[in-house]
Amino acid sequence: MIILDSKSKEPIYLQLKSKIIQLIGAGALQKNEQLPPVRVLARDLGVNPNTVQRAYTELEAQGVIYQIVGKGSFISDDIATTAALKQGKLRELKGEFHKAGQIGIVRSEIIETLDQVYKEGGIRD
Amino acid sequence: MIILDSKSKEPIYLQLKSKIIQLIGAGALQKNEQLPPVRVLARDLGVNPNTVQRAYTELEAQGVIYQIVGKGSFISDDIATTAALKQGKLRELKGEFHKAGQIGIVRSEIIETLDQVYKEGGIRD
Amino acid sequence: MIILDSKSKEPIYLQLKSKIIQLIGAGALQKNEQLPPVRVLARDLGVNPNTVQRAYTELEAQGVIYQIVGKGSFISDDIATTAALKQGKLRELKGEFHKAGQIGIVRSEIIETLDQVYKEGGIRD
Amino acid sequence: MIILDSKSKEPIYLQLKSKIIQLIGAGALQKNEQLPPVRVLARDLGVNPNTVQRAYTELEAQGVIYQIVGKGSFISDDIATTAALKQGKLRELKGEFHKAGQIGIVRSEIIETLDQVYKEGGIRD
DNA sequence: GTGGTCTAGACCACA
DNA sequence: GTGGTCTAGACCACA
Repeated sequence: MIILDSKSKEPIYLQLKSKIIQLIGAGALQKNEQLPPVRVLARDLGVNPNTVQRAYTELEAQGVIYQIVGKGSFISDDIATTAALKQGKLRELKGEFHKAGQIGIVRSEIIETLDQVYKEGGIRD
Repeated sequence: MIILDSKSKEPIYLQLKSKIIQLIGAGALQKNEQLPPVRVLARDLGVNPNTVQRAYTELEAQGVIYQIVGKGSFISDDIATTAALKQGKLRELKGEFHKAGQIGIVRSEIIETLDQVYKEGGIRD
Repeated sequence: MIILDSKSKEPIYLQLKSKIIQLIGAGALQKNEQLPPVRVLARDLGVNPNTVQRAYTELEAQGVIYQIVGKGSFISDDIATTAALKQGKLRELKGEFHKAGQIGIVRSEIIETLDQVYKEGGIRD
Repeated sequence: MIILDSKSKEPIYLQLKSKIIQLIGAGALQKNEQLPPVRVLARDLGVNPNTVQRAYTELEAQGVIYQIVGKGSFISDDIATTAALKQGKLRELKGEFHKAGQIGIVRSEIIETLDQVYKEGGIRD
């Protein structure tokens, strides 16, 4: 279900974090659902357990999942978390738009790019 | 005119590259205008000359500036470069939009953020 | 396997880049094969790690190799890269031929020199 | 008659040397013909007199021209010089062919490139 | 004075 | 252990 790009410049642990967040966003991972144990997921993905552990730890720090010693890791049921993630992403986009404006990209060009992803990609409005 | 954030996770030489590109985009640096010499800018910014040199060298490789030994560094007058920079930025935004969609951000939220920057910021349409 | 000429006017990092490209062309380095780590190669060649790093970084920018932090540097398996390298070399040769023509070297002299390398050197036609 | 590219990576003094050699090869400068004085040529070309002087000095060292104090600089009438220049260029080409072969360029590709310059460019065979 | 290369070393993030 | 960035300096070619 999760495919990582070992040749990517994006660190493995960040890729893994993104994938899990995406799976939650897509509804593939439900609230309070249990995640695979660190060692199992590490074996399945062919990466070092430390790398998976790091992703889980950071996701917990962000409130996306919670870990219970001896029981496992679970998707958080905290609604505020999702909102916080979205806010963070929007803040990031804001910075990008600012830079785009400074190098002469106009609003319509950005809208066009946006629609290439959202309309043609079939993402809900 | 240029302020770098030494605490940022973004490398100094990349910050510097972005700033120079922005200054060009904003019209603060004109075509064929001479840039500060490597050593001068390094001293002014409080960084090592090698770091400035790296930024300049990469900008030259991208066609943004050109360097002449014994004479100095100058803003490129190549029109194709500007277009390439904009294309690159739009490609980057496309990836960001994709991720945004995956974590549940809807189109209207992005438009809203965009307008906060472009309309309220007074950037030309 | 790699010998650098520290007395040459050609910068060390460029010599190193050429050598690696040649080793790939000669089949001594296979696709996805791991290159020596920066520090190891630097020590073996008796040069500074920064110099090797520069060669590797530029080769990566050209698509000849790819680097993964924490894992190592590897020969690229991108086919387009080989074609690009050959195109670049042919363009360089074109410039050389132009200069040769201007100082009075005739076509047959160049062919003769070419055959000294290709026929007597046993390079495939 | 001589146009230099101030933005080129090739040093001005080397460009100037090449141009003079080319003019000789093309017959535009005859044996024993007087060259413009250093300061005159420097002014005409918009470069520093030191730069022209350096070109003249190196050309004299190569036997291409000779300088007589108080009288001026003249094209050499030494036949051996022309031959030496051609030999040097051919030796350089030999090295290039070797590298070309190592990265997989075949003989016919080089011939094709050669003919693009010599046949289509109308250079004498 | 200008850019170009290089050494010797340090500290960091990542796997 | 691996690559990535950076400092502090040096020496060079060129204009």
